[in-house]
Amino acid sequence: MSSVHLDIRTLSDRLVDVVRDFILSGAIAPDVPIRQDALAAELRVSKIPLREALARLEQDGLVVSYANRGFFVRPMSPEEAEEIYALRIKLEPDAAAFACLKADDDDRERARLALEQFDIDAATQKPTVGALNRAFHLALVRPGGQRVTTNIVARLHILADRYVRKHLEPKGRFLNAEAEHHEMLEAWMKRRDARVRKLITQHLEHTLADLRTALRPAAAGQGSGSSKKRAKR
Amino acid sequence: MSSVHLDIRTLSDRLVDVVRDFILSGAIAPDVPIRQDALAAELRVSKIPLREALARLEQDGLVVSYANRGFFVRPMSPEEAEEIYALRIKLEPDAAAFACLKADDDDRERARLALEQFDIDAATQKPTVGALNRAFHLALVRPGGQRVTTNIVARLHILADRYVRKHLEPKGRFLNAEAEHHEMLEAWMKRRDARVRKLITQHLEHTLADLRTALRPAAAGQGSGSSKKRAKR
DNA sequence: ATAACGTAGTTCGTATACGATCTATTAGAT
DNA sequence: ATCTAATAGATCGTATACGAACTACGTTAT
Repeated sequence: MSSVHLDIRTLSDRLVDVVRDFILSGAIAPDVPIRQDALAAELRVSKIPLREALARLEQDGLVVSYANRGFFVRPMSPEEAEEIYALRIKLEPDAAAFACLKADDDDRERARLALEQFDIDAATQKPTVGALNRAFHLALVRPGGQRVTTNIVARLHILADRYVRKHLEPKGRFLNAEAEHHEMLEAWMKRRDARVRKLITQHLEHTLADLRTALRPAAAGQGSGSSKKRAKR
Repeated sequence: MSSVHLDIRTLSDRLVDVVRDFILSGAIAPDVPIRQDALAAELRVSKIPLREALARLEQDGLVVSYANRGFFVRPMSPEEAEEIYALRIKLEPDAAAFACLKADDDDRERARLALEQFDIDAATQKPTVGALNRAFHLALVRPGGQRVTTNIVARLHILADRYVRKHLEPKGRFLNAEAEHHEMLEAWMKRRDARVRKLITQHLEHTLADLRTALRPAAAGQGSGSSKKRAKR
């Protein structure tokens, strides 16, 4: 009966997801110009929807563009990681605590399912695990009905994903997080907002701490442009 | 000597500013489909760069698009205004306090100049006053060097601008804010971060309070679609 | 030999063109 | 008379095409 049909997606929309995955997975390296014709041909589309997708990703902070020089994947840096998690810690615990009070049964079921699917793919180390991790965390925030907040948090999840995938996923961090995730979900479903706030704060702080130790030794590289390229990969 | 030339802007980039002003000024009304061919012809450009601009604005939350139905300016709502200011209060005081400690003399001069220009246009009620207000507030945050934070705050400024222009600018609110602005700038330039944090928090709370009283009586309208259109304007 | 200049080739950005989808209007059926 | 089905018109989304800007290489002059 709903007059809106969200299931119909335009080609640009789908390309956003595809190209974002390319970037998050590292398939497109930072600081390398994205050849539009080549990438469009590889994806069997034309440049126009691809450029629209890249324009969207630029607003999300994943790529940068310079006029007549094209689009580039933004380099990663320890400073940016710190910033992203500082913002998440500021916004996400309150947002999720607020949302758990507003959530209905459907919302709770969706959150439960999101974590379930994440656990499955995390156990088997599937490449979809990053997206599912984001989906779970977002499922704790979205029911709040705060569009702008949800939007910003989702963006932060995407930005954070690159760092988690690159530095933590290989070390099996997702398995460590499993216990924390389930605690968070349980408190969230029981509408214990104060506890939700506390658990999510701790979870984010733990993840950031892990990230710090992973970034500190290998922190070189992406910092400020003129660095020696490692032959690795 | 800098190898990057930021001065060169693509047509899409400039269209973002143009269309954004159309939306913020109310020239394009909410919930009315944006006819791409017509708008492109009016602006003497083709649809492609216009669509790229709209795609960017959609990521910023100013417009929404539905596949094969086009772009629409997002309706305003008192709830969204509350949300935007709640986020600004959470982020902006800390960000500006941090930035005032990192700012150099050039940054301080830019901030001073931004407020000066704002005051000039605010006194004469020029239509550029909204953009200049945003520029001043952003000048207090940007020197922190926190790209993601600055980006998000800038987005919030844009979203807030619509509400301020529609409900507060006609009442001369900008003149009331002048004293607060100068207090903020003075503390910021003197690197008194704790005071900066406090003053900006108060400033935002005052603005929100003014907004509330302006929204409460005339809160009807954009809420949920089927509302009577007022003949006003 | 080095540096400056010029030229070929490539890539980007935008206009034009066309097929697909939607909306509104009209004809038809219950 | 109301509701359904079909058609015409308009709008959207994407592919193709072309001019503009940049990059890289080779040439010439100092």
